[in-house]
Amino acid sequence: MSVATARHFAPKPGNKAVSLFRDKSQKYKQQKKPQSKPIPWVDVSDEEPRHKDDKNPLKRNGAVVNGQEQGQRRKKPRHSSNGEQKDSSSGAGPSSASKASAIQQQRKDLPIAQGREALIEEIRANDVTVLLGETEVPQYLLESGLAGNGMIAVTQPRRVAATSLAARVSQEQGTPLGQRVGYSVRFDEKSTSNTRIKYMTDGMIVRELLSDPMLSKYSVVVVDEAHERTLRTDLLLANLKEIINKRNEPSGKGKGNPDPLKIVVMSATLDAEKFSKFFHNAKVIYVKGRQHPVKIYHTAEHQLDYVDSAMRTFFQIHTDQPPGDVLIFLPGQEDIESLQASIDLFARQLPVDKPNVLTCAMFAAQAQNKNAQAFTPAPPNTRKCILATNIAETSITIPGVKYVIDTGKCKEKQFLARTGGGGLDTLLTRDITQSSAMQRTGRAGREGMGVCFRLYPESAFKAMAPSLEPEILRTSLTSSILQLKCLKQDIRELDLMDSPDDDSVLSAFKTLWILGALDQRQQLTDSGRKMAAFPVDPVYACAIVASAGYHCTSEVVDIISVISASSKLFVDISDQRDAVAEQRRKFRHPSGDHMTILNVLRAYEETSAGEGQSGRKDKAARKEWCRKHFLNERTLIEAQDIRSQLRTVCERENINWMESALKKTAGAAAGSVNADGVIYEEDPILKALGHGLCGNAAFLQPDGTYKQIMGPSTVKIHPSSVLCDKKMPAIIYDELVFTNHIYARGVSAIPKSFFATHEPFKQKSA
DNA sequence: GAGCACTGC
Repeated sequence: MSVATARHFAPKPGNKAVSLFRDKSQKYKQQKKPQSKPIPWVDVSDEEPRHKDDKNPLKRNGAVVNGQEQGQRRKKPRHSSNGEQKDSSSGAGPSSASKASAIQQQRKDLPIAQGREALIEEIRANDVTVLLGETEVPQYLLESGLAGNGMIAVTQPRRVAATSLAARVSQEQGTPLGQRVGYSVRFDEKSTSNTRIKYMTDGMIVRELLSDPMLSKYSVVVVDEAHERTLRTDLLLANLKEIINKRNEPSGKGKGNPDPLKIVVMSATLDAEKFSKFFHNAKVIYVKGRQHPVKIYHTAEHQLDYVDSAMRTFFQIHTDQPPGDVLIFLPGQEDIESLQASIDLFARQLPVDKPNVLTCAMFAAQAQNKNAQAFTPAPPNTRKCILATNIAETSITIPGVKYVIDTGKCKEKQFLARTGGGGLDTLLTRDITQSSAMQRTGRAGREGMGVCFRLYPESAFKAMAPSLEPEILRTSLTSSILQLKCLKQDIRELDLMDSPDDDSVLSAFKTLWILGALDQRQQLTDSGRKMAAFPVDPVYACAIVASAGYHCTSEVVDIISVISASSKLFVDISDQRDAVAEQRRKFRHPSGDHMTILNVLRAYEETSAGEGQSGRKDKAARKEWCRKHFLNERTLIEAQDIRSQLRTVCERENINWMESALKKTAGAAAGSVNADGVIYEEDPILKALGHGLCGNAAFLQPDGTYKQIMGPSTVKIHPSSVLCDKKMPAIIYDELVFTNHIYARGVSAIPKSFFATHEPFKQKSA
């Protein structure tokens, strides 16, 4: 280790930098001005081998193990007899604290190009194999004939990964996408009966479990990115463990294996042992990765203000380091915009002999075309500086990045269960995990040697949690428990890698009971079975089922389609706030956000309607209309996909989705939303929503805040709501999020009388 | 008076 000699960038004293930091934000309270003290760096990584995989930008990198190497048991995962394998499998890290370095050592043992045959042999010999590092395992399996006549499923947590990997592999195989190699994600499937490798989201294969509990179509299931431990990956792993017990007869009992299933779990290094243990000490194989080395620097001391530290680090890089773009990881939009303003300001004061600086911000709420600017190469003599949230950590790879600045912070939603039913999401800034830090570091080494500046000491890195808590421990379980009920499984009896807290389970059971999906004995009800058929949160599934009784399924399905879409409907453009507000007023409905959403959707569908046959013209008109009204068209298009899916389910469940509460007076243009002749009968719509959201309700108090009906909290209406600052006697809301306050988001007013007469509420709130 | 990132029959 050595203290690096990087000079620091000292802003001129007395300039205006201070005012750029918003002191209303708590984390800047102590902020005086950019410190003039240099940041001492400590070099901890002399030559870490990194993956290089240009062909596969979506895949996770190998780990940057943190320096020191201890002598650990080495295992050569080469050809070995079966007897030996059982032993050596537990040798992956026999209760060792510093298994990471052992793994690092072992990773070097099997460069995949030479180890391919060995790898196939290992998988052939074992029911379950845990594989570390990135490989082209699915192709090898196919080419080796190991899969027999069955299919190979490769699961991914994200749909972009599933579709793009399928595209790449089918190209390598020289076959059209959807033939030999296909994929299956929601709304989109490209596979045929000839398909041998199917890339799919983990949610999709969990869905297949409902109709095919033995996954009999597949002879190999490759669970990729297993270390991410999504809720669906965990449920899949639990079921896979059951399935191999049933499908794979132990040899020696004379029955043979007529239809065995192979499981390959692909994971990052840190979690290998846990996966191995879960599958009764399954074989672990380490694969050497291929990426350029990344030099890692930690700060010598804790940094009080990571935004300021990031700025000074950027200018240290800019003035001292050779060309190459810089990627800065920050927790959220507020920090990004503040830092961007500071960097832009100081960049204008640079000496003329220094290259220019071009900053781009990246975060999910930002308009897509603005996010896309990060991909445009910088002009000559310009260093690009990308300021990004976690969006650039896994889902997106930005070319040209040579330097990474890691603040070590992120924002994360965490669900706080309440036994009273419902719950609360927190969205707070917190420290990242070690695997996240490694992931961020890896972003510097994709095209060549890179450098990563971590704005925290090495001791802080070591103190970080190794990886994120599995999703099953930090998310609402209502949806999963309802699904499992349909499989006749009980989450408390399932053999999971991590079992959820009792609180979380009880809270979910109570919510499902309030919704009428389960009875007092926790048995699935008829309407619960209906709800489970809808691919939306049970709260909204309940509203759809209830809407039939109010004859307004058309509107309720429309609204829920938009709420369930993955991206936000309203685009934020910080520097056009007034224009945004003005456009938004056009859709505002006095009853609140739900009817406002309906207004937007209907208005969107009316644009360019009746303009003739040209579909292309309509498309362009809609796009322009969305831009003008600061709406995210992707959300609306996705909502339409979801809607057609929901309508299909309605048909299957004998709910007439065409029933509408929309009343038109004579002469009004059909469906025109804001025309005077059109009146929504919103009461039935809100009442139907109220059936689902009755646990998410609050009454106005004299001081203007709202008090939860079925919980202890005092809540405020989120500033993004059309009802913000309005005093409504009673409200329902989509969710509670705790940031600076407990905010209700997605809010509508509902008659207070609804709660007096609403049957489930009357009985169950008592 | 404010918005981490994913995903599904």
